[in-house]
Amino acid sequence: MMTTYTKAAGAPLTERQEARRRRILRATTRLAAQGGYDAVQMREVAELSEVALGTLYRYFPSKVHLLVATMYDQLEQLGGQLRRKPNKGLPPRDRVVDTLLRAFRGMQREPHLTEAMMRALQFADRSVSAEVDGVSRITTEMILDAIHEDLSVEPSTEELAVIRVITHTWHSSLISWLNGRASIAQVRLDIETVARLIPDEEPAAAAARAAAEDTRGE
Amino acid sequence: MMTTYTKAAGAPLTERQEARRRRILRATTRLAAQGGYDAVQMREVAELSEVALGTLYRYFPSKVHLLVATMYDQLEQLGGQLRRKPNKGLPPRDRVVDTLLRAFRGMQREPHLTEAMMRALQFADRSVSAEVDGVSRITTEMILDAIHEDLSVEPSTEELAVIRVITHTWHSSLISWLNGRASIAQVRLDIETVARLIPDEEPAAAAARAAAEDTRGE
DNA sequence: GCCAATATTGAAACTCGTTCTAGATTACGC
DNA sequence: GCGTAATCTAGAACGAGTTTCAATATTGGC
Repeated sequence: MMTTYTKAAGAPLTERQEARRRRILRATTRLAAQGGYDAVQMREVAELSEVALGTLYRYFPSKVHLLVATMYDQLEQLGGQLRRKPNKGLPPRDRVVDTLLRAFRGMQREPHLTEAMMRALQFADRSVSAEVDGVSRITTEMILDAIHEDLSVEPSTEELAVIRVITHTWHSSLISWLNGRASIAQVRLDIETVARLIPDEEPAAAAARAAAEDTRGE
Repeated sequence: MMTTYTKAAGAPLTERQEARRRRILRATTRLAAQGGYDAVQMREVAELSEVALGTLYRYFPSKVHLLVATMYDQLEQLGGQLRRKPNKGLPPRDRVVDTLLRAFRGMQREPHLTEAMMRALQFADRSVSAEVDGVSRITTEMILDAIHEDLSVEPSTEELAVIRVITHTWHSSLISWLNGRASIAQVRLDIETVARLIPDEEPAAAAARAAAEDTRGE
């Protein structure tokens, strides 16, 4: 769970292949951080990672796949960092806001990289579903971790819906900020606003209530 | 306000030019409805609308501009339709849900067209800010109309934040549905969930309270 | 170690968004 | 109406994502 776990384990990848894959992701991150989405040019990525263009396409079947995979990779690292600061003591809602704002601050440090990954994520079509779902899953886990101090509780349908809405808001308002259509303050306000959907009871009580609701709902 | 009002009135456009513009938008709509984003190819649009490629680019400086303009155009028509059904009697929250679900049903009828417009909207970068803002404005007005029976009230900052969050959710969950990553039921649930942010008081009372809050906040 | 299957390389080719050019055509002030 | 500036047309050309292919290298099974 904490070590590199390959997304779908389609092929076991030899050591050299794993190294190639990492070189590609590193090159992508570098180019994206410098010039954003447009600067990630497949020929450049291939050259920088010392891999033939055809090989690049064998590993990542499109530019969007490549950037979504990069996002997944970055999120795994970020996730580790965020988990290290448990921000206990706050009510769940504030913990979520705190987590998202901290992530946001991280992204402000690499706006081009963020832009490249977010544009790809939003532009992705069905052919990238699997990869996008991966990103979605890891994001959900991150928010879930922030809500529950106890990590073992099973999230309710209701809770998952709230988390989806939070994620939607998070992505869209990030895009607005990147495009200069929203200020940092506005992003923060939007996050605080959507976080109101999280009940402010004790996590345990909330879980219990949600579970009860789960039984009747559907 | 109800007649065709040109977005920025940059140039007054002669009659033939206005006709060209409409031909282009019509061709775009047609192609998009048939095959979605990928089927909207600039050469095809130019040919279908009987305009030279260079001219197409003079009217719409990129494919994304073109599709966002198409979305604006479609929204204007949709707005007229939605306004005709005032769905009175319901609390504001339900009116909003009702409006969005009705819009959603409209989009289900033309999934390819929806996909083309939404992908472009989400992919748009800063160079399309003005046009995206136009779409954003018309969407906000639509939701605002649904919240207030009285159209003349000035929206509060708080209310605008809620509307932004609703719009974010609306766009993102639509994309998820188009990409096959969310079911229709899930989109509906997400809309109902985010709508909980709308206070269920009388519109007048809500406005008053929001105004008061406005004074102290920010 | 050897063979067959698979992966990698390098380079050309193809597609579609976008730009550019040169020559008509149209709009408009006088 | 006339001349000029702006607009439009047809088509070539360019750029970046993607595909293809023959030649070469690596890997895994025996």
